[in-house]
Amino acid sequence: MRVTSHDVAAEAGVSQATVARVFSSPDKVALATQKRVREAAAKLGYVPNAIARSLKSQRTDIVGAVVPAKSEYWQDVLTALSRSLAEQGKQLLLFPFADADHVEEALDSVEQYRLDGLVLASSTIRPEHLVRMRRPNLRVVAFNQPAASGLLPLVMVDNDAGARDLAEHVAAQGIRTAAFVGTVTSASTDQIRYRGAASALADRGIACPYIEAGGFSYDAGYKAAARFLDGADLPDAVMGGSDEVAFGLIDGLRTGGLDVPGDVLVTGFDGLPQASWAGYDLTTLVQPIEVLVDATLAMIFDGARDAAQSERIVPGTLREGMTTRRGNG
Amino acid sequence: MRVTSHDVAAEAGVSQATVARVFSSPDKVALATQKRVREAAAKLGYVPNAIARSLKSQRTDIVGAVVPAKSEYWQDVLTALSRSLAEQGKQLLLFPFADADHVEEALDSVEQYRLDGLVLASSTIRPEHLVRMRRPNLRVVAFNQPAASGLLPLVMVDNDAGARDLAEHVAAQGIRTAAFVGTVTSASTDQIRYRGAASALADRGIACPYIEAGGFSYDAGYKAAARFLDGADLPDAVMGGSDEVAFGLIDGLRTGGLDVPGDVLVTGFDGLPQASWAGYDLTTLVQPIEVLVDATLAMIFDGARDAAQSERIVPGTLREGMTTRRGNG
DNA sequence: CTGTGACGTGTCTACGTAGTCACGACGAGT
DNA sequence: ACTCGTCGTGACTACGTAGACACGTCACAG
Repeated sequence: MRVTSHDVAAEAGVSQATVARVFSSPDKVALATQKRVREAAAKLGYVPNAIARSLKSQRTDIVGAVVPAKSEYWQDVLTALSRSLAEQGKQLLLFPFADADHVEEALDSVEQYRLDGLVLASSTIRPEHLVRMRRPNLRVVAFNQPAASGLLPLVMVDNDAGARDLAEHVAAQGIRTAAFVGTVTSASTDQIRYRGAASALADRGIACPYIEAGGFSYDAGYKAAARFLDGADLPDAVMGGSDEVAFGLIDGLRTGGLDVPGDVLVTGFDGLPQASWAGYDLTTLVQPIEVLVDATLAMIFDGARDAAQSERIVPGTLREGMTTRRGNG
Repeated sequence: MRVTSHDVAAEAGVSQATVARVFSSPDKVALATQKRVREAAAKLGYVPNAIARSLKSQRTDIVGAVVPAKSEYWQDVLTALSRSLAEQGKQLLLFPFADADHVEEALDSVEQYRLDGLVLASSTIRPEHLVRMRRPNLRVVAFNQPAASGLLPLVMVDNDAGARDLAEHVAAQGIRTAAFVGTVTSASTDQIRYRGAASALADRGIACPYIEAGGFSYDAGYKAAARFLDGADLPDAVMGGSDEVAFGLIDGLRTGGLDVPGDVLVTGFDGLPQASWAGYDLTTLVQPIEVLVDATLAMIFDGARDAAQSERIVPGTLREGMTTRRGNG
């Protein structure tokens, strides 16, 4: 038998409505009454039922997040997201997906639960799916997903400027040749990062071919490194499309007998915690995750009406690590 | 305006009860009627309201997880947990906490949401708190938390056997001295792992002092490595209390000019993805996370009545990496 | 001394669903 | 032909809360 607000009301000698008010809008109840109700509630072990509250108030105080199941980067984002929500007394409901085809299932669940908002976090969702995610009564925000521009409200790091910063930094080390190892071509972040880097390098007369690693993972980067190990093809700098790929690249290059940064410079993108680990000390673009997350939640909870048009692009910070430190130019 | 089962009923020319049956127990409805109802639902864009369903049926199909906000290991566990739940059509609600003092707040939220179950995942929750978490109408399972033994139903990896396996493995490499760098003394996993390792080493006449890193993180391990850098104190093998600490140890030792495994062997515990990275190639005890997660969910959903007594201890697997490979003994 | 407003509280109802009960139709067994 | 059981469906209600509304009390200004 669950203890309800009716039970507490009987115990405290007030009406059920007053009990409800004590827990949802206490300023409307006299202090003496509040005290009596709270004591009765404590005595009976009463806890308000969030399900019933949600049904009545049409608010769940829960935000959903659709994220890739496996990814260091997204795990960091989730942590920040749930912490920020917890501070506001809200909760995070997780919808991880193994592949992009399962995203729609997640969205169906979201609609069932009448969530207050949804964070769409995946750079591989196709535009035709994005459009279908515009639903009434649901605030959807795309997170770090350039392809959503113009289709959904969007928060992202400035991938273009970040890639340029990285490119200019390595260029300043006096390199003559470079290559960009992206994750998968279809990821919209990948395209923007590559174009930014290639464009900045081109301004300095440095060509920068694109190489697809075929995945977002360490393994993909590790395998891609083999590409450079025959020696002839080795550029002065290799720019990874993400930190995870960069870690794989570094280990792959080192396993192949090359020295990083002695033989080749390496950069990443994201600013994962591991980038600061002494074993890598990676030069990368650090995403201000807290800022991105706060902007995302702001859009959900007090977003503008012309939501589809609203975009927030946040600059990242260059982290200069050992992987681009050359002895002599 | 939300579309409700009443709207669909009107559209299909049936009663609201029939619409509800179509979506919750279709075998009770004639096929022809089902078809008509589903078409009407599709036409109006009806989606069942999970909030209302939960209120009526007293089931939410949501499981909560109380986990530390920052930890590589727990992020892996969460991923497995949410995937497994998703397969059963259930959802995962996250309650991350920065420090152990916030655990109770999370539990209050849990009670509000009338979750089907709760996974308690933190080795630093104190026993007096654990006891208070036994609540009627809520199935709580402790995950990898030896201190909960006898207080709550429990699923964990065999920390003792795992630590012994690791210890025997390094002993077989011909070491003469060893040390164990734990995370924090108060973590119950830490104590068991240390005792297991120390006991196995003692059987072979090898002493193994305990050193507290002071945290679960890479940084804690990195700083702890300084302890060994004055040379005199360096043992033949250092066993880390977790993989994260081991990574920090390795980088700290290498930064200090030592060679791993040339000068000192290192082991971890957990089997994080990074342990397989070529940069570390760490010898560690791999936890069978899928198995642990499945056992946890089984306890929640079809757990025995004498739940407080039930325990499931799952063996891990030794991963032999480069960090314990010696040229000559 | 009365009108006005603020304040505190109670009554009543709706949120959207699922389960209980009742009822009619129909096929099979005696 | 009558009973019985099964099947499909509708009417009704409860789940636990919060908001709308109404009412009574009291302080204060006119």
